[in-house]
Parts: sequence; structure tokens; C-alpha cells
Amino acid sequence: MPQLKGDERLPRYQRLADVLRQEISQGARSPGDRVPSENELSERYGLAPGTARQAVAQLVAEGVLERFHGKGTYVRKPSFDHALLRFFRFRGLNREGSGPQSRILGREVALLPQTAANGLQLEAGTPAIHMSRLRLFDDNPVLVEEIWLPLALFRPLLELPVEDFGPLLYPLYEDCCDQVIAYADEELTAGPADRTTAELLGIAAGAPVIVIKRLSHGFDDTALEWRRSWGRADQFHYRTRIR
Amino acid sequence: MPQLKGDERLPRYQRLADVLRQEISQGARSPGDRVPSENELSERYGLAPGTARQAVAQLVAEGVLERFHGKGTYVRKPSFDHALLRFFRFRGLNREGSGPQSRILGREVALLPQTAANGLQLEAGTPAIHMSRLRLFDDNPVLVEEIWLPLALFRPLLELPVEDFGPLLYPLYEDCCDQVIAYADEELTAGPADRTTAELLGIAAGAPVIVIKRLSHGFDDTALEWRRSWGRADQFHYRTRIR
DNA sequence: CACAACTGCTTCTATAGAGAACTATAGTTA
DNA sequence: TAACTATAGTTCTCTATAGAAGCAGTTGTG
Repeated sequence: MPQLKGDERLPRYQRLADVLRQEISQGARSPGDRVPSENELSERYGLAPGTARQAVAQLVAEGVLERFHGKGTYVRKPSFDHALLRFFRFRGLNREGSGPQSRILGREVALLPQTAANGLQLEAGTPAIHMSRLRLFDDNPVLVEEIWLPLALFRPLLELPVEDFGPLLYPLYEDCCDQVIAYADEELTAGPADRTTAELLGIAAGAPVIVIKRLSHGFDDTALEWRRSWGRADQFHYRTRIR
Repeated sequence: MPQLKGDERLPRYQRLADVLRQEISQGARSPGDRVPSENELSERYGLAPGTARQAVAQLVAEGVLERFHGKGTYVRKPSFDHALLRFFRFRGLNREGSGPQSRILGREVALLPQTAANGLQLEAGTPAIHMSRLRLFDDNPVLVEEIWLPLALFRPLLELPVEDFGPLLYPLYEDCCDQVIAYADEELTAGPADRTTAELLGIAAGAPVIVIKRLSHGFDDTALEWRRSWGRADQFHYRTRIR
């Protein structure tokens, strides 16, 4: 019977949750995988069923696992790549259109600027992968993005032709580099558009744009991707509930 | 022994949570009040302690209650009036200054415009209380606000001299009109400043401003206040975590 | 008077077990 | 073939109980 690792002063449900979380972050369990049933977990680790259940409940609350009554418990697929696009409203969603598209404007190895280096916890000036991207919806430009990735983890990305990238990057990271994004922190501001951004977005220079900095992490909290996006303010709305 | 009300097909912990939530929304329990202990609740309603605990846990997760190990469980004081201001960064926080201030620019009974009427679930054109307000930090203007309140619930507010309003409105609503705000939904956009807003905020007309619409609710989900705020975009940053 | 010990209350952790509700599959029947 | 039934496995709900851990006020002691 496997023993619970970690600090023995911690409650057992906490330690079981830690074990599962670590297994997920190390790739032993991948998003979409099924987790052992509560009964199986409790037997395997010599716990009461309620204790195992509490561990699972915590991970569900954290958004790591997902429970389905009668079916089982699964590692949640982080589906937040749409999160940002979700906050932009699009005209003519019903009309036929080409839907969300993505155009890679550039991809090269470059030296990390200070801002991105801070987020990725690397030295400024370290070589890293730099990409810029234009995202469109129904052929209308919506977002301009600048992306920085640690070279050590994402080197295979340089081999791939940019035409094959597709509209979403995170599945690509997973397929191509075995890097799974678990969560991301975003910081949202607004400001006037500079000339190049304005041109790409089809607005006047100086018009308001939404600026979103995003730092994406793996399950083990490693910083994996630093990203800054500029979007048309007139098509942006962000909803939240406060207490 | 009081019986659990509500749909009998619902689980008992759910029905107990509903009872407590309703007691709070009807004012029988106020923010800061202590809730009966889990043992007391379980005895009073003839439930197992674990079931009562589960009901409390749900309300804690919803942000309605707050637990303190060894002390007790309390109705949470919604402390989010600072929420919006929190997202504006201020220069010279260390410097001595006058801190957050609030200046009422106008207060009158007026006819509800469509946008506010939608949120408050009233007819457009209904008489309502309309206020405009300038919020400052260390004597620097930060936010311009427009506020609409249902006349039926907030009539006492018209009697009070605006000089006595103080920097925060929600405590005033509670003291003066017995209306407690439990949560609020915000929608955030950005756009160019119009002339009057720009003047009040001390920026150029057309410069980017953050626009926040807020609809505040009571514990029973009644819409109580509709508010639209304009803030300097260059001093705004909003952080969030997505999954 | 100051400090330590004690007491009663609270939430927190953990155990053990039972039946309900739900899902999916395999088998049976019309 | 189509519809129904049985069954196994899962999560969900609920009960009952026990002790640990933390808080606050009281009591006892030096």
C-alpha cells in the first residue's frame, strides 16, 4: 500500500490531494484522464472513503479535477484559450464567416526583454522564442499578440512550419513540446494604440486599445509563456462578480 | 423543532443552506452576526452534524458566511466597495495625502434611462434617484460616477444633506435605507473620454478611459443600484486568474 | 498583580457504513 | 432490429461518532 508523502503534520486529505496534484503536474495523469474512484483511492492509501472524497473535493474546487455523477472523476482540460476571445463581442456571429483565425506574423529566436524575463523568471537578454500573431474573427482583426517562450522547453516549436500552427497555441504546446498549461494570470489595462498596432487592428492611431498581459503556468506552477495582447477597446467587454 | 422548508426532493443540506440564506436576505441575520454553531444547527433541525456542516460549507463557498476555527461562523461583511478603487494604482501612496475622497456633484429625482432601467428591472422613464459623484485620491480625481437608485427603496436618501455622505455609499445605504449590498456584477470596457468626463478627470478629451458598469444586488438577488464609472486608463490595472 | 492552568465552546479532521441517484454496458425480450 | 431489464460501478447524500486543534474567558497560583 503506497504511503502518503509529505509533511506528516498536514491532514491526510491534504496530503492525498498533494499526491494527486503532483502526479498531474508531472504528466503521470493528463487532462481528460480518469482518476481512480473514491473507493479505490481510499483503499489504496488506507483512508476512510470520506477522507479520500474530501481530497478530491478540494482539487475540484481548485479546478484541477472534474466530477461526473455516476461516471467518474477526470483531470480537467483547461479550456481557457477561448477565455480572452470570449470577452470580445463580434458582429454578425450568426452570419456565415470564417470564424476565429490566427495568423503568425513572425517567429524567431530573440533576446528576452526585461518585462517578459521577469514573468518567466529568466535573465533579461537570455535567448528565447519570440512570436507575434494576429487573431481575427470572421476576417476582422481582433487581437495583436506578442509571445515569449523559454527556448529550453519549446525548441521543437522552431522546427514546425508556421502554416501548420492552427488557431490555438496551447494544444500545439502540448502535442509538440509536452507542455500543458494549467492556469494563467492576466493583467488588464487600456491605453492608446501605437501606429503599427493600430494599422493591424484597422483603427486610428491613438484610439483606445485593451492591453492584456498574460503569464501562463503549468500544473507545477512553472511559468511557461509570457504574452501581451492588444485588442480593440470598442469590441471588448469583461464581466466579473465581486463580493 | 423547526422543519426545513422548501422542496422536499432537494437534499437536506441544500434546504438548510436555503433557510440560512433567506434569513440573511430578509435581515434576520446581518453581516457580522454570529451564526449558530454546527452542533446547534444540527440539533435544531434534527440533522447529523456532518449535514449541517455541509450546508455551512456551501454558504462559505458562496461567500455568504465566514468560518473561524475555534471561534464560530459569521455572516460575511461584503467589503467590496474598495474593489473598484483597488484596481487603480496611485502615485505617492506613501506621501501624506488626503486619501480617498468623494464629492457629490449632483442628486436629484429623474427619469430612468433605458440602460439603467434594464439593470434595475424597472420601466424606462420611471422616476428614480440619480446621483453623480467624483472620487479622488490624494486630491487627484480618479473616477467619475453616475448612479441610479430605485426611488421606492432609497427615498430617505433625499432627506440627507449631501455633505454628510462620506466617502463610501454602501454603509450609507445600510444606515439610512436598510438596504444591504451582497454582491455586484461588473462589466468593464474602455473607450475615449467625452469632454465633461475628461475635464473632471484632468485628461485630454478622447484619451482612453476605463468604463465600468456595476449592478449591485441584495442577498435576495434584488437589483438595488446601477452604476457607471469612468476612470483614467493610465492608472488602471485589473488582475485575474483564469483556468 | 501577573501568569499559568483549566474549562467550555467552536471548528476541523477522520472513521465507518448505508442507501439513493446516476451512467454505461450487457443481456433479454418483443 | 428496437426497446426494455438487469447489473456493476460511480458519485452523492446522510447518519453517527470520536478526538484534535484553536479561541476565549475563568480560575487558581505564585
